[in-house]
Amino acid sequence: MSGTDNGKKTRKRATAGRKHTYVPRDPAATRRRILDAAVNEFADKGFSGARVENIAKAANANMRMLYHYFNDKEQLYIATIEEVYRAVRAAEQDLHFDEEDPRLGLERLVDFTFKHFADNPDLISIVMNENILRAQFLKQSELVPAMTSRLSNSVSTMLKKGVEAGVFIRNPDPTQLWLTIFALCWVHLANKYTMSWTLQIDLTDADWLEARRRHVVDVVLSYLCGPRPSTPSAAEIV
Amino acid sequence: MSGTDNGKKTRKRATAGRKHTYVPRDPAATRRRILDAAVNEFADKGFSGARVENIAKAANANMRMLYHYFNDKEQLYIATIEEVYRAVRAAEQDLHFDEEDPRLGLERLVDFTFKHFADNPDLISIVMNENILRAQFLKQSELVPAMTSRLSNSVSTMLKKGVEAGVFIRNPDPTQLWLTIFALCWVHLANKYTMSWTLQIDLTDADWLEARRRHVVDVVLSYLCGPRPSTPSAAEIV
Amino acid sequence: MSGTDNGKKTRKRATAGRKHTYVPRDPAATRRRILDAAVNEFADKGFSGARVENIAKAANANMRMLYHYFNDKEQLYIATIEEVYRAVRAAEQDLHFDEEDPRLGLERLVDFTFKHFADNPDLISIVMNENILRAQFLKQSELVPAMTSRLSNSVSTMLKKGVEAGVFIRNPDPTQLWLTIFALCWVHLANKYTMSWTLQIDLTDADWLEARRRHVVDVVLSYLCGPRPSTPSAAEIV
Amino acid sequence: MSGTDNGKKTRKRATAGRKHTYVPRDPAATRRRILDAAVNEFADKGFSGARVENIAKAANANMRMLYHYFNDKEQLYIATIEEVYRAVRAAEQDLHFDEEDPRLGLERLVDFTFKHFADNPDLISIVMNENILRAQFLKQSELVPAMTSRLSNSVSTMLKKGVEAGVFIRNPDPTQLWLTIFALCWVHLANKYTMSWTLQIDLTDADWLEARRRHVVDVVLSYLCGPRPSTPSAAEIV
DNA sequence: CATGAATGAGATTTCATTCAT
DNA sequence: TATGAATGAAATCTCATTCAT
Repeated sequence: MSGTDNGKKTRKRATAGRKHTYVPRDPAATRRRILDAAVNEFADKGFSGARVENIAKAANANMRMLYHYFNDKEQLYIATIEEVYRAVRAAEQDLHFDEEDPRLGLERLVDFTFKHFADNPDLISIVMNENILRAQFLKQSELVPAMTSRLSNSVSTMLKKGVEAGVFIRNPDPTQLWLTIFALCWVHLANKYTMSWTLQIDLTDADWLEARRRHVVDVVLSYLCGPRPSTPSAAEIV
Repeated sequence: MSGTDNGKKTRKRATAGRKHTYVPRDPAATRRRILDAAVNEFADKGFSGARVENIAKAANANMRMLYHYFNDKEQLYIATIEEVYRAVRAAEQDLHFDEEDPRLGLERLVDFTFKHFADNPDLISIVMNENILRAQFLKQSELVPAMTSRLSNSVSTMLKKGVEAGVFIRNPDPTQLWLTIFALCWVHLANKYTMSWTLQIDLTDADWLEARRRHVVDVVLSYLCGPRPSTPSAAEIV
Repeated sequence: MSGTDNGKKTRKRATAGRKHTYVPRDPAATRRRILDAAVNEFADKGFSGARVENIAKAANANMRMLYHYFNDKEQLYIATIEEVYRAVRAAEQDLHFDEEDPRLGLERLVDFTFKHFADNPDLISIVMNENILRAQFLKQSELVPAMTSRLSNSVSTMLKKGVEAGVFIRNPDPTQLWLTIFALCWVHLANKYTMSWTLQIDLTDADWLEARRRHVVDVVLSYLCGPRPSTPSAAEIV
Repeated sequence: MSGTDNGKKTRKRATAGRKHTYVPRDPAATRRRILDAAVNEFADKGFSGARVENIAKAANANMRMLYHYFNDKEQLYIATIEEVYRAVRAAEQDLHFDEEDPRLGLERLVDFTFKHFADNPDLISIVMNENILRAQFLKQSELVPAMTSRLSNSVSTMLKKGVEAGVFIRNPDPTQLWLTIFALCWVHLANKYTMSWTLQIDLTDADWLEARRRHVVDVVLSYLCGPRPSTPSAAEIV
């Protein structure tokens, strides 16, 4: 950050007789606050339901600044999409699950995916919203597909190593495998509000989530490695 | 204000120039057309993005009728949610997958779920939208949870029969199993627009979908029945 | 629904052809103008008959501003009620009729009340309208009852002083006395339109009003002080 | 009433397979029910706030009938005004307060007026509403002024007799006297909702109303007959 | 860079009235 | 005579965006 004023809670100068009391004068921080507020608002309400005024208010900024940095609601929304995708892809990059023992790498990928989705509900909301809108706005970003290609390669690498080592008894299409892992980690979170109501179960309960995690690992490992996964959840085995 | 006369100026219809020719006078049919149009519009745009006027127009009805039958946009949306849930639950009821051989029943459930989601993109959109909104409207329906409990029972029955017959080698929590099936059939459809763009693959291609279906069956059956599922997708087995 | 692209169609302002020239940027004054216009419109038409667009126009403001300052028609109406009550209570405060000779104080209170009602037809209209609506909006204001309690105390004080000084020959409940004064000053104004028509007399004529004023003073003073009031309207005494 | 179907609660024939189940076929009664429902609705909501559909429903009639008998909302409202005035004037006619001892006649007039207003809140509401609207609709009725003239004559007669007999010590303009009686009996009822809230007293309480009645009689008689009215409310006399 | 009042356009909702059955 | 679904018009309210200060 630049400027003389830093820290999260930006100071308010009590300047008597002046109307403008809030003077952060830290462009980058202002932009950041607006973007963060936008992620929350768009995730909570969807594109149409989100209110630019709410975003400005939540960011402790004002309309002029919002339009100054992002031009209009659409472009702010696109920036929001890129931001959440950037965050998840960056985290995946740091994993290097394809560089170790295939079975351990697989478990690591499943655990990471499970946890990352749980920790980033805004990502889920925004992706769902984009799918309702047929990726109307995502398609305006060239950045996101570019960030995604490396992930596919890593899954392929891991799979190949596992098959060659005889650890994996199946050799599915890497995309199918990744989609399956994604699905098992995603659905109970993406649908937590509707399913909690329709099933009358609390899908956000910590114990329930841990049981889910074990089940997911079981399903994936039993598929790739055969009937006895590394960490059997005893109760489930007949 | 003031002045002694504010000249009566109540509304008087301009009767000349009528142009409407479509006069069904069939309340039930009108209501139905409005509801169908609402499913489409809400699925396409989400709650906030949907326009009641579009719905009225698509239903070949008058906006006033829409309010006559459904009171307001929110209640129309709730009726829409109930309608898509009613349809899927009714179809599941007709399956009777718990009344036959457990392995066949399981395959039937997976195939049905896979197909029903593929055939009902509106259901997926509306469920996603409700999750963005934290089920705020779904929660106003008591009908939907009531319709869902029977499904859970059927899954439990099937599972128990399979375990007792020695056909299933695992005995997971029925909800976990059902969620897994749901996830594998749901995610590639719910995210088809974003994933088609990020992965640069066409997830709506018929061949790809058939490959996906085989993969899903493989994953589920290998988990419940062991490494050799009924219809091996040869290429995937090492 | 269906189709793969519903072409982004978000609102884009048509900037050409601006015509507004009146740009005050004085929030307090704008709010005030809206409130004044609202008093007039609600007094003239009642709550349901009033048109928010008329109010905005009369206030030389924009409908959006009206909603910015007052949220909706109901809350604007409540603000209107509070405003007319505030005005009359403030004027009563300035009277200090309880601080002087009780007989003079009484005459002062009667004269003031008579005159204030005559000068503020909006107050009368709005109070009548609230009574039609069973005070449903007034009851949402805590401010008004708070402002009223001081008045009751002043009437009690005046009455007590007059009785102790032997000037008043009766000692009625202060509320009854105040209601009687209120009634005598109110009814010929509140009902001036209906009574002018049914009685075929012009109740807004200045001479008639002066005769009414003298009659009212007579009635009140003859009740409290006995048969010979201070300013006898000779013609009326036998 | 004509026709075969009578009684207040008109019967509903359960005719299977037919849509029209409600067939009173008693034109006069239908008209009457609509008019009664209109009195209630207009009294409760005012002209603009009243809903013709509510009136039809409350009258157990339908739109077509309402428009058949009354043409439109305005004419229905005018019929409503005439109806409430007709009722009060008819009751006054039956009083004959000018035909007996002037003091007793006066008391009778006061008591009647006090009671009649208390018993007919709809009259009060509708008169207030007309005054808000500057008698816009009342003025379209020639019937009402015609009904009113007899009352003025009766007050004059009573007054003259009392003065000649030496019972009344004042000889005010009869209209002023009648207005004063009207005012004292009207205001606590016309303003019962606002005053109950602003004064934090229940103006509808039976004991309070009886105290008010005695006070009103005191005020009127002390004015016309001198300091000792016929029924002194002891507590009030010093 | 910062403020937030003001705006035009369009959304939702309401309503008296009409008309096919 | 009776029914109540359907309608056009106008009301209330919302929203992204602009602009004077």
